[in-house]
Amino acid sequence: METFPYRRVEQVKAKVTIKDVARRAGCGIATASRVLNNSGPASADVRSRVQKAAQDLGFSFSALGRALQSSRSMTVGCLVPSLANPVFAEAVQGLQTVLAGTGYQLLIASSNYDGAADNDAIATLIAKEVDGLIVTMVAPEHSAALALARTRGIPVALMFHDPVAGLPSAHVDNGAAAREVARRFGDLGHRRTAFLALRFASSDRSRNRYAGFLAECRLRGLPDPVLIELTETEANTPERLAQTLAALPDLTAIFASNDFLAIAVQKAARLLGWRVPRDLSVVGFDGIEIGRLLDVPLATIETEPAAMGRQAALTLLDLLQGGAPVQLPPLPFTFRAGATLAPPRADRRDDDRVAPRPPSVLSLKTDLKQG
Amino acid sequence: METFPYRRVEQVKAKVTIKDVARRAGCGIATASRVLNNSGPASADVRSRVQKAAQDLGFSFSALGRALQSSRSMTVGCLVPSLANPVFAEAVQGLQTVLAGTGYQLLIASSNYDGAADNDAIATLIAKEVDGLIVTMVAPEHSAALALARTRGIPVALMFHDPVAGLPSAHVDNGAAAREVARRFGDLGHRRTAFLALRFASSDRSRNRYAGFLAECRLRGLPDPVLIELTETEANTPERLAQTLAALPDLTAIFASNDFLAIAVQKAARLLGWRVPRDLSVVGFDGIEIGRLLDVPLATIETEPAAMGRQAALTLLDLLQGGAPVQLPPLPFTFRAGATLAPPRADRRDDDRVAPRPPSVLSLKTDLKQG
DNA sequence: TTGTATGCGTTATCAC
DNA sequence: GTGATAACGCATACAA
Repeated sequence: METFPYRRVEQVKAKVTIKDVARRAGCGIATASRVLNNSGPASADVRSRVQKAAQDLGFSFSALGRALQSSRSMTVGCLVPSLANPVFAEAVQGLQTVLAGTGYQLLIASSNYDGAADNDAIATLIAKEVDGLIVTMVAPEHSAALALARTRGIPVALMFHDPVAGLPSAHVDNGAAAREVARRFGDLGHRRTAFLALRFASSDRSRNRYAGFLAECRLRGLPDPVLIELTETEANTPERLAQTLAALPDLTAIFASNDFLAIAVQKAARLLGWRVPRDLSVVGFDGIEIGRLLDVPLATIETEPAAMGRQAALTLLDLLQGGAPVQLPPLPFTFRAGATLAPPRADRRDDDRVAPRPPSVLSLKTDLKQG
Repeated sequence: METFPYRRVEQVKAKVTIKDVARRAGCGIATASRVLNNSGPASADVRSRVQKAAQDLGFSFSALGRALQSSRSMTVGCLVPSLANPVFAEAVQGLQTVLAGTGYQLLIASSNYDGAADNDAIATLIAKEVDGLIVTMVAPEHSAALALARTRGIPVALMFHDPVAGLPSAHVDNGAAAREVARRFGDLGHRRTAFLALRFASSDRSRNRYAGFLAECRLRGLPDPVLIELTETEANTPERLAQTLAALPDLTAIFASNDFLAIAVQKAARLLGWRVPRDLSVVGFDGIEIGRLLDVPLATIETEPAAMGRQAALTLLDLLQGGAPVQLPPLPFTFRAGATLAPPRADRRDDDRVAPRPPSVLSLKTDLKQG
């Protein structure tokens, strides 16, 4: 632990305000302001004096003072569950790209998928006087903080959520995408399927996907898909996930609520000695780039989180300019074919009688704690 | 494109300030302030009146007014190259977790790896009167904006950079990590190696890795590793990458400057009909989680970006409390073994005479444009 | 214990 | 053309 040699940096002047500029230029504050903002008349003479003074002093406006007087902070608040999830991170990056040119800055908060935390976060953002809000949260339809934003007249755009409570949302049609997966499964002859979810309770996206998946399965007269809710630990521990899968030996296809889960499923399947897609088909959701690069490229629903961010930003920008709230159509998704999806093995295709799988490798191990 | 039914939300009052509270409570502003902040005496009577008034009005402080008067914005500016890179996204998430409890909010900017953009971004953050700065940028040692921050007395912590110009940095020792990779290669008998870099010019991390890799190779009397600088396109197009690799047929091991590149190399190798690690060993950098889940788990240098963020946040917090700048030791990295690393094939191990590889699959195709 | 007045950095209004 | 001055929302020194 090394301490830097203590040397005070010469601070020309901690803060140089427009007042300093005016004094140095020998003019009034108002004049300086007019010159620096090109917002009013000024003689060529004083104009150049002010500019020189500003230059010399290294003046730059305080966004704070400006915000206070204009009651526009030029700041947009953004709440996402977590930036550790690349889907949200990319969306935020999408926001940035749009907002970059506009003078708006992003004030970011994350809730870690916690419904209480995200209300607090929004309240804090509002206190910071953000001009607008872009939000992905646990329960936008019941959020007191979001209601407060509305009361305060702060424009709000959602991301990822299906539109709710009159709030425009940049999203994909999760239900439709899930139905598409169900159709693919059905067309290939899969009957025993499951939906694998993480944080089902706190993600309406996940719930909407399941709903769509379930609806289409029923429409086709297939058995209801099993809903598997994973804990964080299970999702991150292939051995645990393998145990969970082993308990459901008659599944022939799994729809994972995101690509990471889908890849984890493949790992777990390997641990069990199952082969993908021969013994188990897997389809993911999101379409992360890495899925294409895998040995067995992942079949998935491809979405574009960055586009979601861009659309949300554009929507909010329009709101900020006084536009009426407009719900754009959902962003497109596409089914990305991949080698993880194939028809079930012939001996397992029959309706209700399924041939037993060979005993799983895992079940022979004893060193794995049950739990 | 559907427009919501136009309904004006009843805006109780766009802004409710402490003045409103005071009026409603029938007391002076100062008293209201004292009550609401617990910052001074107040009779039980007026105290309860103020609290009720605040409640009724739905009052909350304006962080803006506060910031202006206290000249502390309780905001930390953060600049990273891009949130689309999960390494930076996780680091920012790490910042969040630490900052969450402290009352500081994160104002985020990203530069898209552009040296001019990141100076602008810092200037903007400074204009927003951030209390501190956490930065990963192209050239911190030459940044005018960073110098301005110093002039203004704004504390700065770096992330990912090796410490520079007296600025503390949360980082790993990139050079040491790279030397470790060189040692592993050397120990296994690899002689013909390459370093694969993306955005070499704008990433000192990448350059430091190469420097360490090169140094250790020389120390061991091995030939200098080939430096392969990829364009964005090459990195994202396995076919293009394959072409690049095909031009270097005597390589037996590649050190990729991040895990995504490493995985892309594997894909490219497959396209060429090469097998990893039999025909080519690959080691990555960063240690992204997904690397473990692959069919052929990726050998890599494991780092913890979130820890980087947490350390940077703690360092800055200390600075904000008036502490002297302290450079903590670099964060640890570990070499993660993986099936992508093995000794070179016996017939290719000989010093300078390398057996030719079988003709690459790719070179037989004609539909790939050269470039 | 309480309230008035001042200033934080800006911009806008209004006299000059 | 120019320059005081009054907000903006808040905290605080100071007077009461």
